[in-house]
Amino acid sequence: MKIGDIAKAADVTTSRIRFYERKGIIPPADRGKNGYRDYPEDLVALLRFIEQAQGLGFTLREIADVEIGTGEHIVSCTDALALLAKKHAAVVSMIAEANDRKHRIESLMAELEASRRKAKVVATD
Amino acid sequence: MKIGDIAKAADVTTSRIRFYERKGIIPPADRGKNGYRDYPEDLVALLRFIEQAQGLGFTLREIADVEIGTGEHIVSCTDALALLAKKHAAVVSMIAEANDRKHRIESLMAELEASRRKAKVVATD
DNA sequence: CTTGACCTTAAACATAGGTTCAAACCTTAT
DNA sequence: ATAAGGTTTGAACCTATGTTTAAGGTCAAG
Repeated sequence: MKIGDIAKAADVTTSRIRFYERKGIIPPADRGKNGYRDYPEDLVALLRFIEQAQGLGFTLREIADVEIGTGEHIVSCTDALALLAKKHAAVVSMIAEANDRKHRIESLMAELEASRRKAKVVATD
Repeated sequence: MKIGDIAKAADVTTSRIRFYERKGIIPPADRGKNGYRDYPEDLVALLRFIEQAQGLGFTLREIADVEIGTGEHIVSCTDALALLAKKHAAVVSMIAEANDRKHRIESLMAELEASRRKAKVVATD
C-alpha cells in the first residue's frame, strides 16, 4: 500500500505518517523501485492505536515504547526475547496507567453526579 | 495570598500561574496596592484540579471551557459529565487494545521460548 | 539604607506534535 | 504525449504549554 492508501485507511494525513517515520514512532517503510514508501496493511492498526493512545494523553515517546507489530527483522533469539520482555513490561505499565485513568475518571464522574443533586453553582469567573 | 504562596501550596510554578491567567484558564487575580497579585486560598484547589484533569488527557482549552470546580464548587455539570463520559469510553477502548497487544507479545514470547533455534521475530527497531 | 527575597512586565526561548510549501519526479488516464 | 494527481525531500511555519531572561519595583530585616 502506498502512503496515501494507508493514510485514507487509517484516517490520518500523509504528512503525519512521514513525521512519525522521521521521529522513529513507526518503522521506516520499505521503498518501491520508484522510491515510494510501500506499507503492509497492518500499519493501519498501528496508526489507529497511536491515535487512540494520544487521545488519552500519552506522548508519542510513550507510545513508541509499547509499539510492536510492524516490520520483520532477523535478530538473535536472546535479543528478541530481551526486546519482547521490554515491550511487555512497557505495555503492562501502560495498561496499569490506563486503568488508573479509568478509575480516576469514574470517581470524578461519581463525585459530579452526587453534587449535581445539590446543584450548588458558582459564578463563571 | 501572594503568587509565591499559592505556587508553593499548589506545587506549581509562578510562571505557570501567570501563564494560566494570560490564557484565561484561571480568573485574573485581584491586585494589591503594590500591583502584586492577591489570591483567595481556594485557587489552590483549582490549580490542583487543572493538574488532575491534565493527567487525564484533557487540554487546557477543554478544562477552561468546562469550568469544573473542585470540592464544593461545581459548575456546568452536564457538560462536564458528557466530556468525562467521552474520555471514559476512550480509555476503556484503549485498555482493550493494549490488552490485545500484551497478549500478542506474550504469544510471541511463548513461541520464541518454545523453539529457541528460530530467531525470526517481529520487532520495531 | 542596604541587602536579599519577593513581585511586575514583555519578549525570547524551548519542546512536542504536526502542517504547509516548493520543486522535482512518478503514474495513470485520455 | 500531456494533464491530473500522487510521491519525494527539506525547510519553514504553526499551536499548545510552559520556562527563562531582562529590566525593573517592593518589602522586611539588619
